[in-house]
Amino acid sequence: MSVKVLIDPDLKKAKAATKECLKKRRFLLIVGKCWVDYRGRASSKLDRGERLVMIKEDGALLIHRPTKYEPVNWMTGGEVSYQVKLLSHKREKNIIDGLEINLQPQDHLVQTHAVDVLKIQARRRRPSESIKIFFEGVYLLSSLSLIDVGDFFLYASEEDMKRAILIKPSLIEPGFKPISFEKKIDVGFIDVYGIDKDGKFVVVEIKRKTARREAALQLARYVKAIRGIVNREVRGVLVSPALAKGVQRLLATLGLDFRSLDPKKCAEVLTGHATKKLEDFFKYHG
Amino acid sequence: MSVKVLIDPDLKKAKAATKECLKKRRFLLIVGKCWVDYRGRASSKLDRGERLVMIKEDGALLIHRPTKYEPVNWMTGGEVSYQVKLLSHKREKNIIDGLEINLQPQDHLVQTHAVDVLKIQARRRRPSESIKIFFEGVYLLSSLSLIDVGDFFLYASEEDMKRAILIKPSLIEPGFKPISFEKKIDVGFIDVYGIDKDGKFVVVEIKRKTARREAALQLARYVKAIRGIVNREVRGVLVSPALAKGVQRLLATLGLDFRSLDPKKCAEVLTGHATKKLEDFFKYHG
DNA sequence: GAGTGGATTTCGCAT
DNA sequence: ATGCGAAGTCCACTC
Repeated sequence: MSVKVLIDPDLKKAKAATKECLKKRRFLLIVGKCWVDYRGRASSKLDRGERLVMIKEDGALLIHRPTKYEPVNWMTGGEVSYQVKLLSHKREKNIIDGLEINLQPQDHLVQTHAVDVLKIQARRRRPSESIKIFFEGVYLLSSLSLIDVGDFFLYASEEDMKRAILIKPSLIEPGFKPISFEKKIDVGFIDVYGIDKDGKFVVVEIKRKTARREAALQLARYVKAIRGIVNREVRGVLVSPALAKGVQRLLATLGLDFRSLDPKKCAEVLTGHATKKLEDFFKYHG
Repeated sequence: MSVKVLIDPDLKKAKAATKECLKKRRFLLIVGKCWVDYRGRASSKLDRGERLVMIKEDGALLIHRPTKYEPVNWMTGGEVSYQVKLLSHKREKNIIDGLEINLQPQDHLVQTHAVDVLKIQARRRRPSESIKIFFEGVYLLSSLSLIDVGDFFLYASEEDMKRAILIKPSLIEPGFKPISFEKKIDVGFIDVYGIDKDGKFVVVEIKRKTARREAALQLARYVKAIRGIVNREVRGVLVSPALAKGVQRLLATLGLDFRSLDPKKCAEVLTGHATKKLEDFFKYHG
């Protein structure tokens, strides 16, 4: 693990460090005052302000403001090329109070002056995108070499709900027997597919969250598709923690059933029938 | 603007700095070796590795690995409470080669030893979530006070496509006259609603990207809903850069029209009829 | 490479 | 608070 840090570097030093870091494909952090232009799937402009810019080892670029989860501008990792240069930028300045407000040139209160800026441009093709970051000042620049091979496990996603149902089919209803898992049919994927206590086919559609109209319609499509294939009664069961407004009535209209199921309950089921993955989890963290 | 930086602090110093930073609601960056547990909407576990942890002024937490756009673990900003403490953690270590692999305790190659860890826990309610980060070592810690009031503008989103159509209705077809914008009906929102050259009502559904089956079905619902209201012929027009496979046939079946329209063309239209926003944009950056 | 659906989606806006 | 749809969605996966 190696950390290099520059505090309040001048732009020339910042430029050299940035180039070096990008060349070696290290993790780069820059905190400074900048503005940003994006052109690509849309266009955007971000006015001057202080932000954190992060460039990851795979070229992923994130520009973070002081609040909010999401970056204000970004580029996903992959085939991204970077260009770094120093240039001069004309700025207008209010000479009375020093406030950096853009006014009309004919206004005598304004004078122009040149400022040096560090420009970092990221480009990608497919989709064609470009982000230009113009740094007016850099407060902190850090080049990092991070070693991270630790596994990441996620539990009780929709995937885990399916697994829980396979482990304990009674979560659907007594006597339910699953046959197939993520069965592909021509109109999409059936989450779980099985037979009920009376021998009828059952198509199960699972949603981790409150099921909406589209979930019911999707299930209806699946049921219809299966009816066209098999020569037996086919039922549809929508499984989710809750239903959106009006969906209960829609289900009734479509002749579909509903079974309330919480993802957390599924996690408990999985815990009870611990897989290797889950054993590891609880060995670590109780 | 104020920047505080600690390089390779011991965990005690890191703890003090972290508490101070959280208390003052400053922007916090920590680079170090850690593992992470998440419990909430799902559960996750991230094994040991070197990462960047970011806590923003609004309490937003992001844990970034060396690659990929997305954080591996996170908490969105808002009502998040933090708890920071030092604790001792038992770890098993292979005494032969020093590799830090977890083996069974009965294995004589393994001995346990205690390591100090810095635990940072973030909690929120609604939804109930918790992230625990366990730092075994901190390489870089920085507390930042960022001032960022710069405006952000995004162009040529779906919203801009609607605006472009209102400015230049012939983008839909010659003689089209828009009446309403984002009209709400009981089955959803109609993007644009107007009258064609023959006096027929036209429902326009806009997609920024390749329109898929669902877009056509959505439009069909809207058309049907409007037919139930007005006593006049009603047409449906799907506007998008392209159609997904099979959607053209679906449109024909449903009796709907298609008009190809690129978001960039909309941006040009908006540029031509420059708003203040766009004037600013091109004044800045040509 | 394009197409499809899920996500700890996030975010914003309307009810 | 909840619901709903859009997103420069991202991402994994299939064809």
